[in-house]
Amino acid sequence: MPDHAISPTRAQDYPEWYQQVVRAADLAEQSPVRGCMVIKPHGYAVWERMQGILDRMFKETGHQNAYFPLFIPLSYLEKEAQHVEGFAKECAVVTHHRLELGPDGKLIPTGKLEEPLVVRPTSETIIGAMYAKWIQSWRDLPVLINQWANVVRWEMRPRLFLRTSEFLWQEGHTAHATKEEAVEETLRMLDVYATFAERDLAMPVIRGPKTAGERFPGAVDTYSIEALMQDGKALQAGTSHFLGQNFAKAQEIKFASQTGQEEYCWTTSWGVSTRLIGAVIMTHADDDGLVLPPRIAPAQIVILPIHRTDEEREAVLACCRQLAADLAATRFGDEPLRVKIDSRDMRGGDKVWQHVKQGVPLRVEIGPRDLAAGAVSVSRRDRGPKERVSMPLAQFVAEAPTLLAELQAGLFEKARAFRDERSVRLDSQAEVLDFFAETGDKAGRSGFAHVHVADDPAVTALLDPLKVTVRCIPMDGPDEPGTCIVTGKPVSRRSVLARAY
RNA sequence: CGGGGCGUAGCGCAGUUGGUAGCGCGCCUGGUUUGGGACCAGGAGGUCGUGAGUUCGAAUCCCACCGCCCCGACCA
Repeated sequence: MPDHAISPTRAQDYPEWYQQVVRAADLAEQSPVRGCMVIKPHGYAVWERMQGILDRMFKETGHQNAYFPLFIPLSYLEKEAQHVEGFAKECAVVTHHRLELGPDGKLIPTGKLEEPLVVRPTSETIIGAMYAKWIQSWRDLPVLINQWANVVRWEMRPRLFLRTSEFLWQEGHTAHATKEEAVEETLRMLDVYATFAERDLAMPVIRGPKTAGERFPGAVDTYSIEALMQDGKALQAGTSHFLGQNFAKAQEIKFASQTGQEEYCWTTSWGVSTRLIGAVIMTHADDDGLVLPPRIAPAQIVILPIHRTDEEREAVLACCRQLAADLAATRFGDEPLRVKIDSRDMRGGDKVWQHVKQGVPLRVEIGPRDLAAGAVSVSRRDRGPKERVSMPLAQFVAEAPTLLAELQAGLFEKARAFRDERSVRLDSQAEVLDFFAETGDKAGRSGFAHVHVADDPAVTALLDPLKVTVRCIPMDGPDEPGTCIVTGKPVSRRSVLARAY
C-alpha cells in the first residue's frame, strides 16, 4: 500500500486528487445527467449539518423560510435588463409539457407551451413578483425570507460540488423601506456567512465588495467571502447582494410610506451553496482524504470495537455502548456530541482507513487490552493515520469536547497560516506579473496578492492574460491609501487579486 | 462551443498484421489469521460508451453521435 490513501497526491495532480477525495470519502458522484451530481449519504449529511447551522443563524437574524416555484416564466427574466444579460445564456428552458409515443417507440415532446418556462438559475424575479403583491404599506416591511432550493445553471465545465449544472443552495430575499436598512441587511448576512465559514467550516475568509465587472447581474453592490484553496486558487464561498431599487423598479415592488408617498422597495439577496463542501475539501483535506471540522462532521467520534472471540465481543461492545452513551450526554458547541459505533464485521484496518478517508475527527478503538486497563486508544484526523494515544476512558469522556475544540481551532489556524504564507503585498505591475507567473518555481503556487488597483478596464486588461481577477476589496482593517499600479488613480485600500475557481 | 486526451467487470488498467476478452484491487464462500489497509483456495461479475458501416468475422478499421477529464470563454 502507498504512503497515502489518496492517489495522486495534491502535489502530483491537484484536480485529480480532488476528485479522488470526493470518491474515497463517498461524498458524491457523477450522474447519468450531464453536469449533474448525485450527492451520496455522507455528502448529504455534511450538507445537512451546514443547513442546520445556517438555518438557525438565519432565524436568529429574523428570517423565515418559504418556498417558491422551480419554473419562472420567460417574461419575468426579461424585465431586468442587466439581469437578463447575466443569466440569459446559461439557462435550462422548458418548452413542452407532454410526451407522446412515436411510431418507432421513441417519446416525442408535444404540447408546446405558450410561454417557455425557465428552470430557475436564481429566484429574484419570481420572488419579486410575489413581493409586489404582498407589499402594500410600510407596515409590511421588512420582508425577510429565505428558501432552501435547487437551481440550474447550464455551466460549460462542471466539477463536483464546485460547479455543477444543478446545485443545492439557500437564497435569501429581503425587501426594505430604506436604502440604509437594505445595505445593513446585505452586510449582516455577509457577516453571517463569514462567521459560519470561520467558526464552523474552520475556513478563513476575506470579505468585501466586488468590482463592477464581478457584480451579480442587476445588483448595485455585490459582497463576497473569499477563501484560499490549497492549490493557491481563490474560491468565492458566499455572496450577498445589495440590489438597490433595480429589481423593485423592474417588478413594481412598491409601498405606501408613512407620509403616504408611493415608494419603491430596496431589496437584497444572498446565498451559499453545496459549493461549500468543495471549499471544505480544498481547505482541509490531505493526501489521506477528507478532513472534517468537528462542527460540521456528521459523526465527530467513531468508536471501533476490536475483538476476537464472542466473549470479547460482548464485553467490548458493552463498553462501547456505554462510552457512546456517556459521550452523547456531553456537549460540544451547544449540541450533544455525535458518536457512531462501527461494529461492522470487517477487517479492522479497512475500517479505520474508511473513517480516515471520510474525515471523521476522532477515532476511538476499544479492544480487550483497553478493557482490562480501563483505557481507550484515540486517534485524531489532524495527526498521522497510524498515531494513537492511550488514555483512561473516564479522561477521554471528560476531554472529548476539548479535543474536538482543539481540532477545530487547529484546522482554522493551519488554514490561516497557509493563507498568510501565500499572501503578499505587491506595489508594481512587474511584481504582479512575477507573482502570478506560471513558470519555474512559482508554477501553480500563487495565492492572494494585495494590491492597489482601481476599478478600471485597464486593470482587467492587465490581469486577464494572467487569468487573475480582483476577488474583492477587503473591508476589514484600516484604509491604506495608495495609487493604482496600472492607472495611477488614487485608491483608498488594497484589493485582493487571485486566480479563482 | 473551440483545442487536446480518453471511454474494455464496482475501481485502475492490458488487449494493433481484425479471429470472438484478460490482469490487479474490490466483491461472495470456505479456511488460516488478527490492535490493523493480511494469506491460501474456490466463485460471481462484461451485449468492450451508443448507433450505423466495411468484413466470413470488429474491443481492434471507417463514420456519426453521446459522455468524461485537462486547457479556454461562462460561473455559487
